[in-house]
Amino acid sequence: MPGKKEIITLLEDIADLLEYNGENPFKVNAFRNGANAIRRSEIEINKIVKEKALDKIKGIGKGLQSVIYEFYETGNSSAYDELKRVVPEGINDLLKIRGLGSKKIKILYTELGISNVGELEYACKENRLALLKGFGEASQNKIIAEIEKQKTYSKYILLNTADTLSEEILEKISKFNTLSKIVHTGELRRGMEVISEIAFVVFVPDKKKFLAELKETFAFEERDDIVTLKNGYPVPIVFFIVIKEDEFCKKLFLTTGSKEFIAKLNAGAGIKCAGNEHEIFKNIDFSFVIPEMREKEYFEQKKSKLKENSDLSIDHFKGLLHFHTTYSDAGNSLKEMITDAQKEGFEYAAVCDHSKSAVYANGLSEGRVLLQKQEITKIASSYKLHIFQGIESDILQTGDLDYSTDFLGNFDFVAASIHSRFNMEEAEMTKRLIKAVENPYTDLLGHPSGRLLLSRDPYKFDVKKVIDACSANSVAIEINANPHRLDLDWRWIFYAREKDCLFSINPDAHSVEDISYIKYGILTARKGGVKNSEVINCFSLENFKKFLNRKVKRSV
DNA sequence: GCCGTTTTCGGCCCGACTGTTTTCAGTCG
Repeated sequence: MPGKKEIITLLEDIADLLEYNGENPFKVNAFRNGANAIRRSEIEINKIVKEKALDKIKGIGKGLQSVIYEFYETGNSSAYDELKRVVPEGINDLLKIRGLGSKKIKILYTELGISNVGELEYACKENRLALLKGFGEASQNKIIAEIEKQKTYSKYILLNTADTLSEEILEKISKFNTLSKIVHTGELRRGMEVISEIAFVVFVPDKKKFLAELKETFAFEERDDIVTLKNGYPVPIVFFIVIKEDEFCKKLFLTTGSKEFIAKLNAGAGIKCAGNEHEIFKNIDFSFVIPEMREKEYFEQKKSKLKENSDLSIDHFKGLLHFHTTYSDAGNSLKEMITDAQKEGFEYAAVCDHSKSAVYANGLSEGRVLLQKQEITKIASSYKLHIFQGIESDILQTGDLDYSTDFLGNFDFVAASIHSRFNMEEAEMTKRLIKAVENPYTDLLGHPSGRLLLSRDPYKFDVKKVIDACSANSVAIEINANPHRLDLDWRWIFYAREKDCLFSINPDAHSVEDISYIKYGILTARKGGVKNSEVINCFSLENFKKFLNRKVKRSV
């Protein structure tokens, strides 16, 4: 029976094909909105489909309901099948190439018979695109570059995707009778921002029996003591098998650290342990390093402060900062977000919806900011948690924020972020960011590099100079925990900490569910050795207020 | 196709950028 994931995929695929077919763009959007509505819905989808109560979800009207009900009952969708009949296969992949939309793809198909990425690449190399009307040499080169990028991207998945997938496999496999112990290792244990391999160390007393049991659930290949699952996974799923319990921790140690880290440790014969990894570090006379920090960058740090282990954990978090609501482009209302934040144990929260120039995200005009303020005042007394009104204010091309200085005084907390004009020259972009950081109202520099992992490169700017400015103006640097961003990149955290910067780890949540992204931000921060004393979200309410009040002094 | 409603049809995100063109279409955030 199809689940939530399958329904979302179906609706999005239908939207793509409708768009290719030149359907009314609003109809196309209705399918995309529907997919998003289901993605963001907290209601258990299986249950309401059975009860035929899908109309409870806003954005799912009669048309989408019938598609979903049919899909549930028959496992098929006649609407989708009909579209697939008239639209060439491979179009979905072509739509993923930046710069190619449905119109251009249609030209490529009708003029050159191109219906998949392979054919497109070949046509570019044959110089056939450059000769096509509406295209040119520049477009052709751009497409070639995009295809190359996608080839690299396709070797990786985002951290949250890997996390979910690894949990699914772990759940299945931990029921095995022949298995004594299993722990994840490698990139996932180190909390890398993107993952090329999901790996586990497994201890099985009887390997033969284990493989026989594994065979009942998974198809796999075996080489030496490494088992790799086959079939349909986006990245390799690997099990390192040990058959003696005292080999377990050694294998875990060797497979966790990056190759460079392990090589530099030069552990040699010291790698022996019966208990846990602390023993190995002790044997080689090296102070223990947490899994996340076992990277080559560890050895590049000169200052001893930067080599200390991070003590950061979710238990230290008191403030939920930078999340969105239905006032701008999120799926849940202010009340819903705040209620959940309180349930999760946060002591204070700062809503940061999009600002007025973010028109595409329904950003808040001055009037709507004041309406939100009224609502906050109205509901404040019904929560134990303290609510601050923040804003994610767009940094304009000039480096100004998009509200007047007078008006910015209305907010308790100001996050400044770039959402447009990414293609500026490095020097100009650096100036723009520094000006925003120097604004006396700015408390936080949001997703500093603007990157979207496996999708969009960061914009060009002098990272050190911008970090220096944050340090000089006591502006916190965001470690955006959304798995698409994980920005600031952890490799820059060391420099920022050298400059005594403060950090803010934020889910950038667009729904109640997204609040859990914080854990990926914590992993990222831990990679840079961040201490909880350096994170404003970990401040007590009183100290967070003090942090906010520093701007009064700044503006005087 | 969905929503909201002056309940039956009009409005739905719009402006900047890019590469093409020679004044604009297509794509993106």
